[in-house]
Amino acid sequence: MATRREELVSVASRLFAERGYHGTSMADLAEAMGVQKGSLYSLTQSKQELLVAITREGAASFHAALDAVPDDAGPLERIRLALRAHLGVVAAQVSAATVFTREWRFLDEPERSAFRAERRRYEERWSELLREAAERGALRSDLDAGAAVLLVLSAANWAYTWIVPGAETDELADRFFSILLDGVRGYATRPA
Amino acid sequence: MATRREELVSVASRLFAERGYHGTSMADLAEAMGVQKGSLYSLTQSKQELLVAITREGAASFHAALDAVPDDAGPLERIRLALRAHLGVVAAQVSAATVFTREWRFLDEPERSAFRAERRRYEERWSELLREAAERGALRSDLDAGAAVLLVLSAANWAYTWIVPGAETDELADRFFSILLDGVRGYATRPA
DNA sequence: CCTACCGATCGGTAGG
DNA sequence: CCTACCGATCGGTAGG
Repeated sequence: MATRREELVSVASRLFAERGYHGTSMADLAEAMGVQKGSLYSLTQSKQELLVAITREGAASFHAALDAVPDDAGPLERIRLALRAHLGVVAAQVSAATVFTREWRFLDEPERSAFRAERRRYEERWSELLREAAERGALRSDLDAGAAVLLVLSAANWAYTWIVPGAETDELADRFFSILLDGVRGYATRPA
Repeated sequence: MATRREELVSVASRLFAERGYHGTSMADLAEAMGVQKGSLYSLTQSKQELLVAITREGAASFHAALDAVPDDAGPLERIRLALRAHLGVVAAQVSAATVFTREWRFLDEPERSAFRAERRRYEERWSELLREAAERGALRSDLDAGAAVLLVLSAANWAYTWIVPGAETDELADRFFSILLDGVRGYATRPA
């Protein structure tokens, strides 16, 4: 049973994702909650505070998903599972993922800078996954690791625009992984 | 020598990209143009009309870039050049590319629907590039073409967030292409 | 959770 | 391109 506060954060998440932070008014949120505008201020200090709450929850979800990837899996397998984990979070919480990826820039300082740092930490974890695979010799030696990270993060960060809410994404994550691993030409799967 | 109208579209492009469409006021645009707010209405009918102009120009730029890819190049080579072309447009016009990719959803109907259709056409051209390559046997036969298109479009559409304005992007485009082609594992470049 | 209200700002217009 | 203004809406508050 969700509290009214949780309902408000959820509704704000949905409307911020649909209409944008600045395109959503407190009156819009009130209407969606079925109350008068002034009544919302017993559930939040401000509209901005809702954005802070949503972006923090988003960051926590993505980090938690990566945390669940087993340390003892192979380096390539860990990348595959991380991709599944990330897309899984997006599918489970499209609105929160959208606000996390697109609306965070409307955070006031100092939260905005703090968010950027947090986001960089998340991307660092992806770099680390690639770096480990490279160190263990699982990647080709002439690989541009920076380009590879950028490519996988592009796939991850663009996902909120096309993922169907609640859809199963593991298979698609595996297909992405397969292409990243062996490419679209795929000499690996053909006799030389 | 740019006209005042062109200056306004350029300024609007920059501010819409930085602050978002709803986060930018006519007063902001006036200040950046060095005039009073009311004076802008001799250069545009409305704020919305500026958004229409920017998104249309963006669409035209991306299509023109694809048009410049030679028909007689090989199917794989055409994909490489298309990637260069797309990233080149983003680098040359980051603001317009940002509005094109992120702010178009604030278009009023019927322009919003028209834009979506236009965008789908652009994505279809990418699908076509991949399809041709597949038909000519340049891609592995077990490839999920849908996933491959989604991956390359993710790289293209996320680019506005990290590309340095005016930077040279051909080399990076080629690195992306190389990873898409042969993967990060790269058995293709190793002896079997 | 409501009513009633605040000053500020919104996009846009009239008349020059 | 300016001044002066319009009604509507903004986020937020007071008092109950």
